[in-house]
Amino acid sequence: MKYEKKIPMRKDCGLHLFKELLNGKWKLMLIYYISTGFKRPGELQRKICTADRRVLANQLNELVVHGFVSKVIFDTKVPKVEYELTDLGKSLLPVILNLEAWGESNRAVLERALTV
Amino acid sequence: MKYEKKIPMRKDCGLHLFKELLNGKWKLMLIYYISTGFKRPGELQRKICTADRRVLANQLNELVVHGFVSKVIFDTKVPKVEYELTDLGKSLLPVILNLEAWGESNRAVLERALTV
DNA sequence: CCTTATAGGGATTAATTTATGCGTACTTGC
DNA sequence: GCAAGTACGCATAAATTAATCCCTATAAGG
Repeated sequence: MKYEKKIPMRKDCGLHLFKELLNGKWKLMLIYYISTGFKRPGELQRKICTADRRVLANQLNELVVHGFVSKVIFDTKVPKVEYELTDLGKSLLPVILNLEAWGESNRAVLERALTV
Repeated sequence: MKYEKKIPMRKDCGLHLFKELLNGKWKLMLIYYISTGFKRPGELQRKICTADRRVLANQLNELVVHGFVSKVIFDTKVPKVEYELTDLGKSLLPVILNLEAWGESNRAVLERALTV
């Protein structure tokens, strides 16, 4: 059962489009890791081990529904699933790397800010 | 009274540093508008008129506390306040413009994604 | 047979963030 | 005096997001 929003979404600028779709706690990280070759749910979960399995699964599902990631289900005896980035997902990589670079290059001051 | 987090903050990568500090609904927009010359609380509120005054004030206060914005209080008869970007706030502008550009250049597909 | 691994999910609670109700205080202009 | 403008803030409710509880099912390895 999908959660129905009560307050309308904001689509008035690119910042809000980004936020409405990619605000999830692990979404950008998932896209990044998928881009670096971690494609299977189990792999991703081990990579992001502080996140609960179901939270990651929910975020991955949303990424699929919104068209950032596609899900490939293999018809093998033992269940096997792989995620891969769509073109839309790939278009996000430069943005993610930019965000990551900003954060890392300001790490010292940002960590101090977090303690205030 | 500041809200005390019960779940520890994630500082493990630049993406999380960014998110912990700038996840607020209007924060990036406020930084952007301040950079374009809208410096006073009233101006900003009229510019972002769908947001409640108190919500904007809270987000501005956090931006000040975290060092993205500084607040100048003029000692005039009629209250007058101006915000301006710190160096840290300015360092964020390219990132914001990058996000905004990504969102706008993918607007069509993103708006469709929001309806799913 | 039992453990570990694969992958999944509905229902509920907890945590966090945003919105709102109801105030303060001062000044200018009519 | 009163309305409108400047700016601010506590306390609470509502909305949203994340975390957790308790499950299913199959296969391989020992």
